[in-house]
Amino acid sequence: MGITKTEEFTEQQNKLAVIAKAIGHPARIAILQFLSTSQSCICGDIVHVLPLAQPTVSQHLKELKNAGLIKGTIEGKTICYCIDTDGLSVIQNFFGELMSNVSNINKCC
Amino acid sequence: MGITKTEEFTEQQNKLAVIAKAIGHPARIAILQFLSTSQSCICGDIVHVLPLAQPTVSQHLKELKNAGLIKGTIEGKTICYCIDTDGLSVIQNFFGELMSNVSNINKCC
DNA sequence: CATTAATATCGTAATATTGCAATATTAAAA
DNA sequence: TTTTAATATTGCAATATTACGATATTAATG
Repeated sequence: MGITKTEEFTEQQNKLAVIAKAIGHPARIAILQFLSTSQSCICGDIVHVLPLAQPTVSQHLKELKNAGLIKGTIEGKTICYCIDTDGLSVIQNFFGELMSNVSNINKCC
Repeated sequence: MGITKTEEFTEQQNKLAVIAKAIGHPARIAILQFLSTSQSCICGDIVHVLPLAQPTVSQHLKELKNAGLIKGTIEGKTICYCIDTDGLSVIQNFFGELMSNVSNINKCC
């Protein structure tokens, strides 16, 4: 149906899924990489860096923001974007947990 | 268009996106959590644990496998699934990099 | 106030994803 | 060899995502 049975899963599972899904697009990976390696916050350059039209980039930024992965502060005519480490921590912790759980397990395959 | 402009991004960005996208669904998060906390590999129980029909679960497992996040070994009539730490490491490293990059930056927002 | 520049929103076409019933496949067990 | 149990594949309907042109919004600047 193309519709996810959200209500059948826990809130935590759904939240993690939203974050991971937000990361699950090459353009959004590129945005995160660009933001993380820029020497300061980025006010406006993002559109020129990506091979996509402005409305498309705006949409991707919205999704990253919605997932708590970036923050945007209005700075006059431009908007200043940077990585939101809070959102990033959530999944990083998730993976950390998975990894430490797995290492305690009697692997058979 | 619903079509991702894959060719405009690097191979690494596309690979990371495939992995993150695979994680970006609550059912697949649930599968990963279940596999990581089971005391041994799981041969068959996964379908009974999830609130989804068997073909749907099978599809989700396929996607996780395709992204390199789980491994499946045929064990007679059943299939033995477990987490593939290789795939997990790839994104974990990605987040680690983002995090360490960000911490070196002069934040302004 | 009119213009300009940066970004967001709307509308829409093309394509992808989700979920499941029906069916196929596979290997052990009877 | 037939049956049974576990899993995969197919086909399809419902819905979501991606991309972008056109247009709106917003705030600085002339």
